[in-house]
Order: sequence, then C-alpha cells, then structure tokens
Amino acid sequence: MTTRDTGTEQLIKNTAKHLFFAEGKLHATTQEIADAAGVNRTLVNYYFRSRDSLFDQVFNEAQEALLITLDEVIESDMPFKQKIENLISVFLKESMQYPYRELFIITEMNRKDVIDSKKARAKKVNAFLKQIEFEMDKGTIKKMNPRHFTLNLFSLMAYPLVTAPLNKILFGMNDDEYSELLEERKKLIFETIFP
Amino acid sequence: MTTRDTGTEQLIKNTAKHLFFAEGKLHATTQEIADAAGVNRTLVNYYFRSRDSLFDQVFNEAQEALLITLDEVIESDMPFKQKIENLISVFLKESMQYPYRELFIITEMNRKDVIDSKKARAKKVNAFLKQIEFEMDKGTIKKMNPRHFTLNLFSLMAYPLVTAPLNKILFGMNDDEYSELLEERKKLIFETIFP
DNA sequence: CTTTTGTTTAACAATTTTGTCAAACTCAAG
DNA sequence: CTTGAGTTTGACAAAATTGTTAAACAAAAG
Repeated sequence: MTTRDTGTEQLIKNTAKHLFFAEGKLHATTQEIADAAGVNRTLVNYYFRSRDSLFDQVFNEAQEALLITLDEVIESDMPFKQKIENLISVFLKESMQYPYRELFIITEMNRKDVIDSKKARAKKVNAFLKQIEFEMDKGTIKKMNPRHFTLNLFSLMAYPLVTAPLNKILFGMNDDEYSELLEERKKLIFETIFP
Repeated sequence: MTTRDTGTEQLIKNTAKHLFFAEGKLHATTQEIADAAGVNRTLVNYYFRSRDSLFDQVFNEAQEALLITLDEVIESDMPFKQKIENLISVFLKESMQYPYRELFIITEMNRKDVIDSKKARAKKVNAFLKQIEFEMDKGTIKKMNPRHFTLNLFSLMAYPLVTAPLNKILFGMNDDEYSELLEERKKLIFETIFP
C-alpha cells in the first residue's frame, strides 16, 4: 500500500487540532471536524479507523509536542536567566497559537483516567528543579520550593490565555486590546519571576 | 403544581456540577449524570426538560456564583492588603472544591459563542482596578497595568488546580503530596504579590 | 490507452444519546 | 381509606453520531 499522500490525513488531523487547541471546541464531532477541513466525513474513518483513534493520536501528539518543547528548553545548557527567558518566549508563542492544548490534555486525562508514569520524565524535571534550587542558593531568585517557582512561571504564562474569553468580558476589552495586554506580559513575567 | 420537593432536582443539578466542576468530566452524558446521582435518567428530562436546558442552568449558576463571590470580596471595604488576603482565601477555597468550574464556563462559552456584555460588571471591575492603581501610587505594590496585577493573582491561584493531573505526573507526586503543595501556595501567593 | 491502486463519495447500517409517554408509585389532603 | 397531584419508572420513539460498504473517481504504472 504505497500511499499517494494527498495531504488529506494531515489536513484532518491539523483541523482537529485547530478546533481543539486553538478554538477550544473540546467536544467537536467528526462531522464538525470534517466540515471544518472541507472533506467528507467518511475520510475520518478511512484514515483513522475510528473517532477514538483520531482522538488518541491527537492526544498523544499533543502530549509529546508539549513535552518535547519543554525538554528542549529545559535541557539546553544556557545560563539560567537566559534559559527562563527562552522558556517564556517559546512557551508563550506556542500557547498563543494553541491556548487550549494543555486543557485538551487535561480533560482527556480526566475522561479516561490515563496514567503516564514515565520515569524518564520525572528525572528531567528533577534536574530542572535542582538547577532552580542552585540559583536560589546563589541568590538569583527568592528561596522557595522550586516546584512553586515552576508552577508560578507556568501559571503566569498559561492562565491568561486559557481564560481569555472570560477576561475580555470582565475587563471589557476587545480582541486587539487583549492581545496587546498579552504581549506586554512577556517582559512582565520575567520581571515578576526575577525581582 | 405545588412541588413536593423530594430533593431530586437539586440532587441532579449538584451531581452534574460535581462531575463538571470537581471531576472535570466536561462532556458527561445525561446517563452518566443520572447514574452518578443514582436516579433514573428520565428524571433529568422531567425536571430540566432537556439536556441543553440543564447545561444552561448549570452554566448560568456557575457564572453567577463565580461573579457573586468575586463581587463580595472585591466590593468589601477592607484595607487593600486584607482584601487581597481575603480574596486569596475565598477564591482558593472555592477553587479547591471546584477546580474546573472556570474551565467549564470557558468551554461552554467557546461551544456556543456566548457573549455576556454586562455593563454593570465592567463598572465593578474598573473600581477594583482603580483601587489597585491607588495602592501602586502609594507604593504598596509594584507599578504596572492593574489588569496585569489581577491576571497574575488569578493565574497563580487557579492554574495549579486546573493542571493538577498533569503536574502530579511531571513532578512525580501523589495526591496528598500535591495537596500539601497547594496548601503552601496560599501564603506564597500573598508574598509574591506583595514583595 | 488501459490497468491498477489508492482515494473519495454517497447510501446505508449500527450505535449512542436524547426525548416522550403511559403506567406505576408515593404521599399529603380530604 | 380514598383521592389526587406530583414523582418515578420502564418501554418505546426520535435524533444525533459514528461506522461500513460498494461504487465512482483520480492519478500513477504498465
């Protein structure tokens, strides 16, 4: 079966990701995905066999993409401050494109009680935590549980993106105004983390 | 039609809220809700007419509950620092019970493009923002766009709760360990906000 | 040009989920 | 104890969603 590669398989998958991660349509049906992709719904079954299978694939790729991004940034051997600056830059850029990706991962995990338990992951994270502790000892950043530092960092980056629709209403801002606000945060987060 | 109040209506609604807000089962079916409540599924239709109607009601009550909580805290005339302390305490407590409530609101908004546009809301929020600016002028907190201050505050509180399942894996922590970590954040957030 | 093979489509079937209804039930009112 | 209104249940119907198949189609291979 030498595939002819019409790009349809990728198109469907990318459209699904766009609906899930960018638009936050977390329960899109196969019909909605097919419509958004401009293809016949049966092609979803032709290329992915079943809806669940497509979801699983998207879920796994989302998880992997997220982890790879984090790994690349975390494991690089830049100086600490620069590393964090890079992390903010990379993560914020990806999150602005796919604000709901983490959310999708979370809700899928809740839906089917997935447990990853990759030991390799914990090891990498621990190395990062160690590095943070080292910087705290040096006095670069305030002393605390390094997990808190990490949580703070990601909270400040991700939450305003996830809650954008609600915040726009509460703050009475339109899309452009809110985008500008988000743009400002890049510098602000860095300054909040490094007082 | 003098209702006999067997508590079933409330039971169904509360169970739905528990599934949505506490367990993050954002696409629970009426059957799943009925099972969790231990009642016949038809009662969902008897009391709420339709699934959509139940969702709408839960959505509206969730939104209202969230806004009322925020209003009560924000509009009280405590001294600023104490008000923030109270906000952290109240919001964190509610969020620990219903970590996915905001998420549910967001995804429902995305699902059906709801626009609230309550002018009254913007007014209250603006008053709060003014108060923050006033404190910045006094030097209590670092000068910045008060919206950033607000976003920071809520980010630090809410995000670690929403992403708990993922964080437990990444940090290699069990439920109890993570709960303890969250408990520590109450003080930590206050200190991060007021350097 | 014809064949072959992979792709796309539409019609259909199966499944899942939701909604309806009449009968059974429960409990307060008479 | 009977009545009656609200409540609960199970059987059934309707709708929505997903999955399957055969035929039409398109493009590369012969």
